[in-house]
Amino acid sequence: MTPEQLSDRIVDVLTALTEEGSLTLPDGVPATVVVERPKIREHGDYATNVALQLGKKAGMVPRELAGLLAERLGAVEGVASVEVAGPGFLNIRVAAGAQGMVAAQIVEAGSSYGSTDTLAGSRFNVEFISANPTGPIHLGHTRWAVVGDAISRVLEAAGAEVAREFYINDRGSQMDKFGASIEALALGRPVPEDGYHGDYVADLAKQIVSENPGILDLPDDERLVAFREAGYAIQLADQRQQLDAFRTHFDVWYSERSLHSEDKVKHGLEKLSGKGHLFEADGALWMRTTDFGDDKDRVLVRSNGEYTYFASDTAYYVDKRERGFDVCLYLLGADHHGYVGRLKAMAACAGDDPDHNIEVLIGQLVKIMRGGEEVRLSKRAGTIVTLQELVEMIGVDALRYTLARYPSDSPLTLDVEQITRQSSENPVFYVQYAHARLASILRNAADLGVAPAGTDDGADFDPSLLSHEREGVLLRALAEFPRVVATAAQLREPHRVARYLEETASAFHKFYDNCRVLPQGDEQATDLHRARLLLVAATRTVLGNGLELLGVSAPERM
RNA sequence: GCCCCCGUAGCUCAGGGGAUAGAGCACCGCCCUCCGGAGGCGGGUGCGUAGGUUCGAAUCCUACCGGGGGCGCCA
Repeated sequence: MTPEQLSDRIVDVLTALTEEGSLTLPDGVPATVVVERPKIREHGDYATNVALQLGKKAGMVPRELAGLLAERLGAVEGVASVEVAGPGFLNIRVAAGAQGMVAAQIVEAGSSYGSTDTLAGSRFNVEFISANPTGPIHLGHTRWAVVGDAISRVLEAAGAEVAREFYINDRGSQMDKFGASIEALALGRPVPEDGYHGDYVADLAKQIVSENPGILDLPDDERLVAFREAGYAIQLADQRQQLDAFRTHFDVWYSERSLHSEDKVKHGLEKLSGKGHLFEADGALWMRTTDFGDDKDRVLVRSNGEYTYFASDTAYYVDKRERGFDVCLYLLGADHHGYVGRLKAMAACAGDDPDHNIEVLIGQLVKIMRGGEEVRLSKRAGTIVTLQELVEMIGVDALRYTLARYPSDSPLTLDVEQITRQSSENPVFYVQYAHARLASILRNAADLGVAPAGTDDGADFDPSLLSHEREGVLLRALAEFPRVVATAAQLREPHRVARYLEETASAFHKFYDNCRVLPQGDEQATDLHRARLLLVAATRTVLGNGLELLGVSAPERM
């Protein structure tokens, strides 16, 4: 019996009581009730606060309502006992048979276990990283590379359709500064003060000169463009390669330039002008974002006729919506939090619902400590901790997992030495080890010719055999997985999956420490061995599926 | 000045209004004739301060204190 099924049974009881007149609920019977796993064993397998929630509405003392519910609920099939506790909690124990069935259901569902349809029918555009193509992907991008990718995976598991999108900021003055910096180094001149100073710029200069022999002889203006474009191509390819190696794949790489070359900015502004929130002043075209709570109006077309960056953003948003996405998710760094108000207002100016069609998540900074000092993460400075360097130091799995297990809206401090030195104690290894151990048990079972109960060998599965306390804890943890994934998707918080996996791995280790799974020595395999093997298979499925949602590998051996 | 994020154990951090606030690291003990010890078990006077909301607050609201980030006809 899963918590969802228990919730349904409780709703059934409420409905029955209402219909027979012994309970009056002015707002009607709720569709679901809260069913949670209590932290304390004495509080049962599951607990619900439904009597506390509904007591006042029903005009009853919570404990009285709880007593009424307990009586009816105790008679439901699969429920072993119900107790009223404290101010009106219901502590419920589930029959071992009803609980053990979950193992069979999980193995049956396989890789689809954990998926739900809670977000079915909605189309998400998830935009993240969106770095300038003027340098390598670095730590600041890395957090979103992990979390944006994991959010996308979790949304898909909840039934949504998702496009991962990378917006290439390939237009504007940063590009020219980038080109000028490479050019200066190629000519042996000092890099401009506001240019790019990393070592990689000098490498780019050398590479471009050797691949384009005539480039130094071009006229000044053409030469700048040539360096800029060559650098752009190399950096973009490098970013794609680094992200690819990091298992972060995008469905769409969207060039800001294409917005302009295809007249999409013009189209976007035309579309908005019909909504009545654009106006002209001081020779510029403005959007009255203050109509929707922004602290000031925003310029779209400067008095010199040039589009602002905000105009590109607006057109880009309009384009996303025209491509059919219901929800446009923007994952931005903390330094962009000032954009939230104007982006939301912009969506409203476009006639959309700013609380539904556009969503902006702000990722707080990742601080990185090395040798007891903070490493500054500036693309302009030379001290860049790149994604490549991070992967070399920590490894893809440990880096992904470490960044995925914290909520992205809280600041994070990573100590390079600590991660490097203590990598074997990283929680990712705990979870991966559990998975490898499970895989090993199943291999050994196959060698012994023992198959999990309920599978093709014909041995029936008797779920009531899984009655050990540790088996119950593990089964309840496994039953929780779909709810965890759905919540992670709904809240855009994939770290919940990581925390859940750690808890489940722990439940497994404790089970394994107390319950013998395979027969020893010359012992014949019993139905209990086979039932436990099924539980092992179910646990492996859950850990594997969960790691997949985080983009972390689930090793068969370590 | 205005706006956003954060203050939880020695350290790094979990904890969507529920019962006795948790994990990892660090520190001290203990547990292998048999399924992977990268494991398990035991060890703790911690929610920045003060009010409020209610049956109940680490969680929601207000003020203050402390830390970080941001405010452009830049991109």
